[in-house]
Amino acid sequence: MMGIMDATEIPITPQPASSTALIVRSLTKAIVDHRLQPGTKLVEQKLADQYGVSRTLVRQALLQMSQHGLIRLEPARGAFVSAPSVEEAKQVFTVRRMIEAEMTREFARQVTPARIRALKAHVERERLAVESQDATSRTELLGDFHVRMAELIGNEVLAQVLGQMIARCSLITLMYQSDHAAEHSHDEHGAIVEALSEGNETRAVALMQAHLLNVEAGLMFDRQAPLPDALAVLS
Amino acid sequence: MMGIMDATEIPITPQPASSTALIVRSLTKAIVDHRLQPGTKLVEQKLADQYGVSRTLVRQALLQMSQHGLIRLEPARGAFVSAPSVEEAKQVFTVRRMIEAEMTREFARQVTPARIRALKAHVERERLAVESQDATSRTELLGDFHVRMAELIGNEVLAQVLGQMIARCSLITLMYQSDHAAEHSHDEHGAIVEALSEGNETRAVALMQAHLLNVEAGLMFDRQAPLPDALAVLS
DNA sequence: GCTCGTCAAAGTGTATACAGTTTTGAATTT
DNA sequence: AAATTCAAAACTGTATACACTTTGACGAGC
Repeated sequence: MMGIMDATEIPITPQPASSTALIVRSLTKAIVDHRLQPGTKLVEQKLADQYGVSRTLVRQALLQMSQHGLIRLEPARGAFVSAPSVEEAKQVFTVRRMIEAEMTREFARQVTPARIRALKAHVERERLAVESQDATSRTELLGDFHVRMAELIGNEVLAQVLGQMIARCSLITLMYQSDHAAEHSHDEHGAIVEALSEGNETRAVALMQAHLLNVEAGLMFDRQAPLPDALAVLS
Repeated sequence: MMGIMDATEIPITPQPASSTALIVRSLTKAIVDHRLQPGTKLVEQKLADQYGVSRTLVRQALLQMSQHGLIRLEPARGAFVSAPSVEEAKQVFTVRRMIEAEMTREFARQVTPARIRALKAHVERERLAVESQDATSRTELLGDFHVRMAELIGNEVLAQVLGQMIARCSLITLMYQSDHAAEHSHDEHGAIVEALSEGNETRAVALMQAHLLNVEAGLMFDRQAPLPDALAVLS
């Protein structure tokens, strides 16, 4: 028998698409993908031209992103891609660990075969990205693993909050990265899924905490921030 | 000897004060204080007149608040005070429990006499509010207890995220409240502080979880939302 | 040569204008 | 009387205008 599409498949949450939201996503992706360096100034009129809209919409987008912590708004001076301090970076990672420890616990408690399958599918996609040396999609997928868990639990509030934390972590990683340790992360994701599929809650939580501590440990908090860069292509 | 001000006192985080931020805070407070009912439409021009500014600033404020989940923006129809569904309410409470369980653990690990003192001072203020029958400040202080813990840990990111969750909880409480159980909450806060001051991490975490489950259990998720109301005084 | 002051250019902050959509209500029809 | 239609009013979404602030450069003074 040919494999019929699994009816219990769990779809990836679709995104909204207002003008402002599109700009937010485009800019967020540019920052998370490291195409916009920390410290870069974002001039409203230039962005407006890029996106073919008025400053009004750009301002709305910048305002939202400042709430997410991805950019910093300095009164009368403008918007700059955030350059999180070591202090702030540690705080973000701490919150992320708090949330994800409990999230993993929750996931373990409501684990289903379909959810395990969805996670395994994601890890498989990670593997392909890691092998194909595609740094951008690799980074993206490694972050999405965590958001995917939140989504699979079915808690949109959790997914949204965690998504923001992970975006900030991505920015932090850029600033303080020593070496990527990407494959390492991928392996750890696999191990977490493994523990979850065995129903081993305690182990899954411990693995997740270890994983996040590893990511954090891979950073060099004694190093200074890199320089700002030119405003590159934004798609 | 007159009591000298304790040098180890920990100040309450000051708030920023841009025009937009002021509107956000005023509206948020109005919603959290239950002066604006779920479902109420917020007309931009009317708010602009109230605050003596243009629609531009009001729009910015509404946009921000929609991100916090306190209002819902319907395209071309306007802004409405959120009326969280039972599903959403449960999600918010779940996230809150996740965050606060770990937060309590963290607090227990870095407990200091000054922090315990600060919490006790807060609980004392709660007591006064409960006794004086001042419903508004009582509600506010009961919520602030949790934010205060986050602040005392010194993690601003945590404080901000938690603050948003608590604001949403307050809205949910309004919609689904059966009885206030305010004094109950106050007592539980006291017990948590007690456990923390004894250095009993496990007990503190358990008490916090029980406390949040109690708050949630005090809600009636089988009841329908109350009616919208007129746009009242906004201070 | 360096510092300071002045001024134009660039940019942000807020208000206003205007186009398009939704809502309202009264007149008309059934 | 209830339903329908349609135009006016109200409101939102986006662009534009304008005042104020910051920035950077040029030139005067030391």
